[in-house]
Amino acid sequence: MANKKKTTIKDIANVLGITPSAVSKALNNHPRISDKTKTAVLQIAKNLDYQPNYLASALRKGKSNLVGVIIPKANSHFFSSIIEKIEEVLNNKGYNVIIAQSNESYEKECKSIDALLYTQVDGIIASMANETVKLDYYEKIKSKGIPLILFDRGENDLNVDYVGIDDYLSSQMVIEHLVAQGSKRIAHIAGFSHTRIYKNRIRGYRDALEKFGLPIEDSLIVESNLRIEDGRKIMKQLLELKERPDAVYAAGDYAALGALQVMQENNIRVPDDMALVGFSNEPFTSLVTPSISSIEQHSEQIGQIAAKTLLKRIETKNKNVSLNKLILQPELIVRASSKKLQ
Amino acid sequence: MANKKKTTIKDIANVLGITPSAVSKALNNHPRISDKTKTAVLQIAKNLDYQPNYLASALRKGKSNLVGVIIPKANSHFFSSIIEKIEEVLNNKGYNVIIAQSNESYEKECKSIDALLYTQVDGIIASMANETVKLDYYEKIKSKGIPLILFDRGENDLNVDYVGIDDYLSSQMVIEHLVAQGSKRIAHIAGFSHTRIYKNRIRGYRDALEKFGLPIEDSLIVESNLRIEDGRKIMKQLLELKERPDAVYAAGDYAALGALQVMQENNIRVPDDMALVGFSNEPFTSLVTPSISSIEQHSEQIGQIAAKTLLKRIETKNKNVSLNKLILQPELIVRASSKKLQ
DNA sequence: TATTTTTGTTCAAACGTTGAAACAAATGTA
DNA sequence: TACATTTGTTTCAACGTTTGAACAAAAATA
Repeated sequence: MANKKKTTIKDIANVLGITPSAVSKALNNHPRISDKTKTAVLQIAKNLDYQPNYLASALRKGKSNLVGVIIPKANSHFFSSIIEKIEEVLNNKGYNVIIAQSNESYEKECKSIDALLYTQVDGIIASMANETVKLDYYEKIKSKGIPLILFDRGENDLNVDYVGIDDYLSSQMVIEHLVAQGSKRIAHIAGFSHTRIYKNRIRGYRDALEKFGLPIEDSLIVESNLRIEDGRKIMKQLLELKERPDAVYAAGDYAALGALQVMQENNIRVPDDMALVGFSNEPFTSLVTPSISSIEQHSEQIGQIAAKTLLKRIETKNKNVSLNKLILQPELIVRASSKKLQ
Repeated sequence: MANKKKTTIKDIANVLGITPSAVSKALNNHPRISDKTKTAVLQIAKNLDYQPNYLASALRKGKSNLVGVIIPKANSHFFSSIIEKIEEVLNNKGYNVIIAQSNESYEKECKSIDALLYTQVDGIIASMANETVKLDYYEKIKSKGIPLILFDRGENDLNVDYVGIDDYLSSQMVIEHLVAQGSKRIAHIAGFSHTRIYKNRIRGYRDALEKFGLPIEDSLIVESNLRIEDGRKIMKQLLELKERPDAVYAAGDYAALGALQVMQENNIRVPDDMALVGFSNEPFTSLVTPSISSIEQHSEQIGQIAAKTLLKRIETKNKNVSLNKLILQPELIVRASSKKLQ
């Protein structure tokens, strides 16, 4: 109700009998303003409950101090912890973060990009929707000269900074581990191969199998959206094969969970009859019985690096710094679902 | 690299030989501008890839079309789906959403509020951190005349719109259900009673026990932060009582999960020896074995109502509309962890 | 034909902040 | 004492858009 006019630097100036410009400079700690004036301004500012108008300063300075983050979905631990880190780093530098969820939809992603551009964000950090194949909207960001950092789901063709883990190596680690546990026939519940990260996981899986002389069969590799339902459906398919696999490597934890449910419903002993490894190290993997082995992607690090890289880009805009492709080392967390020996 | 000057309405005006003012009016579909001019302006705008500068228009209009949302943590299904809905509703009305996580810390919450106020948001939707007891920062929002909507974690004393579920009734439903399943001694893993919602859940629990003539004992009610660890610790305590409970009602799903783990480690059959009900209906409750009964809070509805209420407030600012306290009906989802009969 | 109304546009100021340039006063240097 | 430098402040224009008032031309009315 008490909705009076907001106080501006002009009001402060009037009280002190100086100009708005002097007040502005005092507030920004300009070296040429006397300490006396500075303390006086600060005092009056507090008295009048002055709140600087970011819109005005942003307009004048051509800098909004807003950063956009586009993610497929916030409700996975992976993405939410990345966001948390990004926020932490950027808030400390005076930036605010606008989060947009694409819900894995290309259309929604485009809308979000437009909204962010309209809001005059100083930079964008994004992980692409599964659906996204056309890169036109990302090109648009680039063409406006707005710094863009991709993480996790990126595209090489775009030629921008990228942070992610080594998906190829991840698969190799998983297979190596499963082989060490005695697995001889390993299936892969894969993500869609048109997405780079999933393609790399498939490549790593194939190459590792080849290296160990294990069978690579198309019926053992099924692509999907990696949701629980997908994991369930594919697992049922796998159980119907003449020759069942003795291990399953899923490119996502939710799919792994679905697979686990089906295994249990079919009285398959995990890991003794069939071993299981997931991907992302979602918290629930350690909570279910048996707990699910998974790949830790170091999401906090990804978030931190993405944010810091963006800051660097914003600060050195136009100064043609070379591109950064940062590939982090994955970590295999071995849990009950794949621990046969001991 | 291609970082040319952005096109402004002035550029469009120059091309057409009219004034910026006319261009602005044309773009805003002003009735006094001729159709000929309007189409011409739209055409040139497209040609020059014109993007309106939101900062300038926001400054001039005194309206940022930005809305702040403060939540404790995005990684629960409950909060992330609320955000999704809020975004959906507000985006459709031309607003962008800034999300801030308090991480359950009062200090972080205050910082976030300051950041949002500085960003000149048109309104704030918030769910308070567990830690928050002092309401000074929320008063600050109100005193600036910025619409504020609370959801889930609110405070009656604040005198603002609120959306949430009927926590008291939820507890009653849970107890009624457990009693129907034959439980005679029901423990409550509670949230801290200084938070209104948890206080109400405790009240509902007590009153229901009284109604059914069941024992109300202090040793059966333990308050905590409701994380997994808390659930585990408290469950161990409960097992050490001379007289063990035969059912546990946890005010949060994570605490319920922790309790379940401890029960299983102690070879307690769930639900036969001990029944279990959680709260929030997090997705994992249906994924673990046995699946955990829980209370569905209709998060999408909460998000939608919160967003719509905010819109109404923004539109009718100062027009003294009466307060809205919207209390939704909870829904008890009965799963294996509490289904004894049949 | 004279007058009013409508239509389409321009003018000018404003939103609140910033920063380069200008300026006066105080201080330092020769 | 004369001049240069430093210090602290003011002046003024700008950022890009919006909006009410003003205005001229065209159309409608008397």
